[in-house]
Amino acid sequence: MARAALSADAVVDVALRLIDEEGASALTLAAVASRAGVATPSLYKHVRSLAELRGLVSARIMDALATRIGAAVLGRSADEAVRALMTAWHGYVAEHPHRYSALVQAPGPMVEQAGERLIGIMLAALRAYDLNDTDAVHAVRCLRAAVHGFSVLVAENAFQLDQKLDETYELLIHMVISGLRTPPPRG
Amino acid sequence: MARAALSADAVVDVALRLIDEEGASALTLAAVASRAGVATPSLYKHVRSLAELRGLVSARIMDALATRIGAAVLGRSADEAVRALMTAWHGYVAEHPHRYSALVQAPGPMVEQAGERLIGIMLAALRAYDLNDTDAVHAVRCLRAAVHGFSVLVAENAFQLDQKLDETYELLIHMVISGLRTPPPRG
DNA sequence: CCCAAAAGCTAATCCCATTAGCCAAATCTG
DNA sequence: CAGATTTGGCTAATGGGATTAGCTTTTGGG
Repeated sequence: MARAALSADAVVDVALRLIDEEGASALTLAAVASRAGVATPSLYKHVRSLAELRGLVSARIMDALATRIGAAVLGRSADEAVRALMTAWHGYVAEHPHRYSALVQAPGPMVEQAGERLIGIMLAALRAYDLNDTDAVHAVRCLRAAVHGFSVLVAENAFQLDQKLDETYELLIHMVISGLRTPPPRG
Repeated sequence: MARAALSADAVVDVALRLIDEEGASALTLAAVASRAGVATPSLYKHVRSLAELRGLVSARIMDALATRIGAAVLGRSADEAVRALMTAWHGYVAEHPHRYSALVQAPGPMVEQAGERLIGIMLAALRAYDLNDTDAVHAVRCLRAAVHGFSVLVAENAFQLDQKLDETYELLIHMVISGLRTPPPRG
């Protein structure tokens, strides 16, 4: 190999720093190249396109999120697991709002793959509720919807901040848990 | 005035058709101009910038959503109102997934303003639960989070479609309603 | 020490947003 | 109805960002 300066991973690192500091919309090949101290076209030696870079970045973020949530859920089950999962998720968003925006803006297969791990973690967290396979799928979807919706809204500052977010989140956790405990309709 | 051909509203109309047919990412001044049968710079006579067009489009979408949901909620209260609200919301997303993506991609003050009407409708729908002002704010936020999260995920096809979405949504409605009925934690 | 691959660079192209300045049509005034 | 004015559209030009082509240099292996 030649100058071991950059690499796909290193480019993603730079991109992440850029996103953290300047927001998801600042992610541009020109900006990344500049931060990396390299000419823009040089990035193509490590990354196929801006779209691919977005995918790699999102996958990396999704992976970090899954790891953090997986650790938080470890050793807990049912209500406690759900609470830990949701708390960890929201914690990540609060710490890295721009990253979450980036995640939202870059769908695609790479992210999906990384997301499957997170879905596995969610399924495991719900195992104690004794749901059959079908119901478990529905439960995970609802959990995703609630947490993701809240995260998106927080990340883009869509809430008037005159009331505490933490209290809202407590209610959301309560909704999810109570919805999982009480018998679902006609099912 | 001169040739009454275009207008800001007409430009938004064209943009909406474009989004419906080619997706939110296809919204570009060049594409809108082409569809409108006009040169790109001509659009600036009706719209300040692409950013403003995005805002106008989003506001229009938010308005349509609010109108539809407002009509659905009319004459209902409590559980039935929540169910009607959520059903109408999801119905709009199912009919115009690309529009919902566009809405997500263009935050900003114009959308917020249109969104306030929708928030008012949500507050009204929850009135029958007899929540104090603070709890009502939290409840609306949770409702938004759940519905919006689900909508975003549906709009970007984030669910494996091997299970029916409608059943999932029933569970989500159930979660919201049961969470609103059972006493919230420590509050 | 020589070579092939890897990684960088510059130059060139394309697409899109945006600006500047010009022209024609429609409306308004008298 | 004629002229002034406004308005909406146009072409040309600029600038930024992505992407491609083709050249050069570094580097690791033999």
